[in-house]
Amino acid sequence: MDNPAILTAEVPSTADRILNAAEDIFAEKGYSATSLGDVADRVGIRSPSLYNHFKNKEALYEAVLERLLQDFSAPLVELDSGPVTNERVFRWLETIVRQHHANPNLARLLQHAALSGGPHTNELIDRLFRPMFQPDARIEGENFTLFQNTGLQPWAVMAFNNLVMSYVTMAPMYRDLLGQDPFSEVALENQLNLIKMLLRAVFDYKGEPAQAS
Amino acid sequence: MDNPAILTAEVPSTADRILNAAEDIFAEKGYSATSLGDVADRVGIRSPSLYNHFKNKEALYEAVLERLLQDFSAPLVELDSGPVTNERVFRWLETIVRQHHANPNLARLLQHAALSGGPHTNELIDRLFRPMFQPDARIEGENFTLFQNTGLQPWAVMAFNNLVMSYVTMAPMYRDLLGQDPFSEVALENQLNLIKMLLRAVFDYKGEPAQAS
DNA sequence: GGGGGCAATGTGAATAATCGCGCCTCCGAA
DNA sequence: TTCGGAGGCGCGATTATTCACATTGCCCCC
Repeated sequence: MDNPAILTAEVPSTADRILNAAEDIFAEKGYSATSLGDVADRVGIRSPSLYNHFKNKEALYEAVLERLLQDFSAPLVELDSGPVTNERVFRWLETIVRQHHANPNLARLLQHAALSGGPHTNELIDRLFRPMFQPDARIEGENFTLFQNTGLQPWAVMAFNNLVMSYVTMAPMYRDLLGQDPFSEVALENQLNLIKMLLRAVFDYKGEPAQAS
Repeated sequence: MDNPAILTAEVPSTADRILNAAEDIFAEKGYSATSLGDVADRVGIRSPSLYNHFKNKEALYEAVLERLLQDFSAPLVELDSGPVTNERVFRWLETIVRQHHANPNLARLLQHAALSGGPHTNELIDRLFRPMFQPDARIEGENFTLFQNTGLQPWAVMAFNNLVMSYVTMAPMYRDLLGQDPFSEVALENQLNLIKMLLRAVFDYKGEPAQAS
């Protein structure tokens, strides 16, 4: 969909087909458990032929990451391009959710990296998460600043990241439990409704009410 | 803590030490990427010695899962032992969160299984999640039944599961971003506060207000 | 009490499969 | 004719697993 080779030719280049196959398999098995033989099999070539297009396994992994990061960091720079209002946060979150539904591979790769490490993990953290954890001076809205002062803000950032990412990485299990495709259109709408409702609760946060337990 | 060998002797048996080491490494790398040599190294023995205690790699994995499932399914059967009131859901969720903080390995193993599969994955789903997705006749509270009728209930179940599990599985990345231990006592309290606030929002749900986007 | 068996538990060596990766050949299109 | 790219071959490392063997502690019987 954002593959430049598709724009110029009907058939993607071998390098792009390798990238597509590698992205899927890296996302499923993680870096170390992915074998280049599996990647080559899916492309339809032999594994030594991969070395005509990528220096080695790590370079292939790096190329996969780079292509994903290009796509997924776009909404964040868009959000940073103006004042952080409630409404713009709503739209940003919805964009993120739709993006992860369209391509679950980044979340899966990220989850593998968080669990097992692997090359370029620190770069992943910096480019995807670091901006969200730095205190942003352009945040507006009284409720939001109140929330910020409670010290709960980073935990809210983590919470919504968890909501989005874990839905994707746990999707294979949820498929069995729901009895329907977790990436279908109706599933996406349901998840969006629930996330928006929870986000409203954060925006409407007025401090700590009486404990329930 | 629930190790029977500790009750009778000060030093755990070799089988238990193997289980402990295997649990950590399986949780970090997943089933297929875990090498028995690594497990043996951590125990301080050679890998063929593992076969004196477990039939093969899969049996060791199964034993690790079984021990974890014993611990983690306890709160769920406790919740099922009576009417599902708001307050009892609060307490159950808090217990679950504290349990995952005390031992993050189940969440990590589960995440690996969801991403990459592995032996006994279906059994994991059945024993940990299936009960939460079946409509429960003992649910009480008007808000809750209203919520149930919207069809959003399974999505709420998934959402809170995502909140708890992803916090644990993403913890290595959050450690860098927070600048503090995600499993410290204060971190636990912060996460609990935020989850309780979101759970209150679900309980207070009165239907769909005007869209924000 | 002493010794003979025996089960439990460790080890090194060996095996077959798989892995990443480099070398070299060959083919087909420009 | 040239050259990018695919494949065949194979090296060295790692994997799970098996096997023969050494050692230890314990029980039982003489």
